[in-house]
Formats: sequence, C-alpha cells, structure tokens
Amino acid sequence: MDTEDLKLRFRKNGLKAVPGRLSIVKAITELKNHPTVEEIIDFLKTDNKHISTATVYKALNILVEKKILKKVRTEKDKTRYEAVQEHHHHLYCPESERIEDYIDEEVNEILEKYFRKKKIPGFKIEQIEIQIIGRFR
Amino acid sequence: MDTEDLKLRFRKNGLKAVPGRLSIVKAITELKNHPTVEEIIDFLKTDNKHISTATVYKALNILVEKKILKKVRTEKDKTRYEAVQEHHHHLYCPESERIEDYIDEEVNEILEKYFRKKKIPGFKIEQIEIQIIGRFR
DNA sequence: GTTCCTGCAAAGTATTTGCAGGAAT
DNA sequence: ATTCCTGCAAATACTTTGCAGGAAC
Repeated sequence: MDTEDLKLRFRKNGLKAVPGRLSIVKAITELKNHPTVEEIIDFLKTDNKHISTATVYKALNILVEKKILKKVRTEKDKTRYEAVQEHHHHLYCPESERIEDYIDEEVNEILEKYFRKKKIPGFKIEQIEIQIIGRFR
Repeated sequence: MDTEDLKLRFRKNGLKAVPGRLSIVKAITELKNHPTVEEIIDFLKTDNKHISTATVYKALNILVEKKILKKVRTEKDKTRYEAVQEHHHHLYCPESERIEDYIDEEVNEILEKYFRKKKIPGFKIEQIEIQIIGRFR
C-alpha cells in the first residue's frame, strides 16, 4: 500500500494523516499474518518506532470503523487485524493459529450465482466469506 | 437433544454426567441464539438453577475441547457458543449481532465438488464454513 | 487557532486459576 | 476410595477511557 494513497484515504474519511496511523496500517500490510495488537507493537518497536498500546487500540478501532481495516477473529482470544482489500476468504489452521488469505474469483462467482437464484427468506445478503479450515503442510 | 444421549456422550468422552454440564448444553440448545456466557447463566437463573460463572467457563472449555460445543466469534468481544450438530453455516447481521444457522446441503455439495477438483497447494481442507453477512428484515 | 492524536496511568470487561469442600463413578 | 466438579475470591488478559500536552489541519 502506497503511503500517499493511504494519506488520501485517511483524509477522505476525515482522519488526520498522522504517523501513528500510517505506521499501523503499514505494519499490518507488511506483516501479512493478520497480526494481533501485540505483534503490531512488536513490529513497530523493531522499527524503532515507539507507539503506546492505547494509541494502537484507538487507531485500530477508528480504522475498522472507517473500513480501512478489518477484525479477524478465531476461537482464540486475541483479535487479529487485516487491511481491507479485494473480496477474499481465509484458510485457517486452528492448531497453528495461522491464517492465510485465499482469493478465488471462480468460487465467488459460483456462490454469487447460487445465491442469486436461491434466496434466503428474511435475509438480505451483503457479503459471503468462506472459512476453509484445515492444516498447512 | 435427549438427556440420556447427552449423558452417554459425556461418558464416552471421559466426562462425568454432572448436572452443571447437562444444564449448560441444554441451555445452549434451547436458547438457539448462540448465547454468550452471560445469557447462559441468566437462562439457568430463570430456571432456578444456580451455577457459578467459573463453573460455566470451565465446563464450556471442556465441552469445546471434546467437540460437544463450538465457539462462535464475531467482531464483538463476547464469545458465543453453539451445540455441534450437522454441518452448517451462519447468517450474521453485524448491526443486531444476531446469528442464525444456515443449513444447505446443496451449497455443501457444490463447494465440496469444487474443492475436490481445485486443490489448494500446501493446504489440506478439513471443513468449509460460510459466513453470510447481511441483514435480517 | 482549532481539532484531533498521543501517551500514561487507571479503569473496565471477559476469562482463568487455586483451593477447599462436595458429588459422580 | 478415587476422581473429577463446583463455587468463591483472587488473578490475569485484553481492551477502553480520561486527561494533559503535542501535532496536523
């Protein structure tokens, strides 16, 4: 994610382009692993960027609200975060707690087509997300 | 879920068929709404069954481990629980935090067939769960 | 200059743990 | 008899909040 794009995106959402927020989003995109708050802070520490826990939490909440980030939750306690990008799904291994993005236009089309035909009474579908549970080898 | 069946299931898993556990699983099946711990305790209170928070948490963790219950997590903080039954998916409305089970053999078959053909390199699929996000009306 | 961000410490909520007594096997 | 469950209170883990100073607009 390009820094200037990101700044624009912040401003479009009425957010100031402050270093804290920028570095948080950059950390999440660079880490890739759907990091926890702890992992984000550690990453920034390694980068010699100090940022307090409270600031990270505050920034994360705002960014989720503005749909720049998204929460990812597993059966474990800690919330993980990812940068919102194209429509994607997750490969998840409960044992290692590893999560990978899974992008597959074909399956999207199949599901979209299926649910266009097969309506669910009383429910308006906005998005479909698949969680593919298994093991990495 | 029948009480005797449940007791058998407990014993098969090396768990004692104690009242606490029985009433918790019954509460979850009767509540249907993927209840939180608080909702489970409130439900039991109404039933004049007192049970301490710690006991509920301990029981829930054991039952999840033994695969009699399952955690259901949303972007909100509180963990919700459901009784494990047939393979199903979730309709989820973030606004109302309402979750409904969605059972659809047809979509299971479509996905199964699709992923039998289309392998994901380095990943062994065990289960596929769809989260259908939208709004109830 | 105004509004919003940042950090610290304190508070809040959800969940876990240790231990002593009690119930199921 | 043994093993495991139950409840209480205390502890822990994660996240939020209030406030004062500082940075972006």
